[in-house]
Amino acid sequence: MAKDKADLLQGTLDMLILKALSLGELHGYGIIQRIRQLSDEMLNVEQGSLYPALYRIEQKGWVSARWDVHETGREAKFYKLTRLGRKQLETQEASWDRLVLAIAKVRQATA
Amino acid sequence: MAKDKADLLQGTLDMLILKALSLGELHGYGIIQRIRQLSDEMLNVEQGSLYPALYRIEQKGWVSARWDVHETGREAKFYKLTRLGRKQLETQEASWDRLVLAIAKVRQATA
DNA sequence: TATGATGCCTACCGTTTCTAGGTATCAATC
DNA sequence: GATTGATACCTAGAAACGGTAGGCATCATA
Repeated sequence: MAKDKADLLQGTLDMLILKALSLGELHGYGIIQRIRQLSDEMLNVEQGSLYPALYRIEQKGWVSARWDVHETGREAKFYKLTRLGRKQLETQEASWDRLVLAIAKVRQATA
Repeated sequence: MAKDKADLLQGTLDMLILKALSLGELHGYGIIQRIRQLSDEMLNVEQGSLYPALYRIEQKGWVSARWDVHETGREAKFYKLTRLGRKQLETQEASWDRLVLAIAKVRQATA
C-alpha cells in the first residue's frame, strides 16, 4: 500500500463497505473507488481484501448480489444493502463510536 | 468478555498499553486495571491478550521490564516506556486520529 | 478451608487484511 | 498492430492479532 494511505484496522472494512452501499447499489470495483473518494484518498481498500469481504458479507445476508450490465456496457456484479445489512451498519457504527469514545477517554488521561 | 465490554479492534491494543505506561511504570495486571479504569469500564483487556502483547512490545524495544516488589509486598514485572516507545505512541496516536478522521469522512456522506 | 482477587504465563483458534498472483475486456497510445 | 493502464472479477497463502481456555502461585477474606 502506498505510504500515504492508511491500513485499515481489522473490523472496519465491513462497516465501510456497508456504508458505501448505503449510498446506493454498486459493484465491487466501484465500492473501492467510492471509499477512496469519500475518504479524500485516505483509505484504499485492496481488491484482495474486498472480494473475500463481500463474499462473507453476502453469506451473512447483509447484501444481495446480481450480475448486470452497467451504462458503460460492461458486466459487473452489483451489490445492494439488505434490510439486515442496514441494521448491521447501524450496529457497527454504534460499536465504532463506542470504541472511539473509550479510546479517547484513555487518551485524555494525563500523567 | 462481558457483553457490555467492547472487543478491541486489532491494532489498538499496543497503543492502549503504551498510553497506560506513559502515565507511569506499571506491572502487567495493573495495565489491565488502568485501561479499564481510564475507559470508564468500557475497555477490558484480557490477560491472554496482554501478556503476549507485552512480550511483542518489549521485543520491539518500546518498553523495558524488570521484576520488582511493590508496596503490597508482592512481586511483579514492571514495565516502563522507553524513549522509542514514547515515539511509537505518538506515531500510533497519529495513525489512529487519521483513521478516525478518514472513517468520519466516509460516514458523513449522505445518500 | 474455600473462594476471589492478584499476578504471571502458554497453546491454540478464529478472524481479518494484505500480498501476490491469475484472467478478461476496453480505451488510448505508440 | 502491440502495448499499456484502467476496469472488473477471483483465489491462495501468509501474517498478525486478540480471544478463549487452561495452568500455576500468593494473599486476604469469609
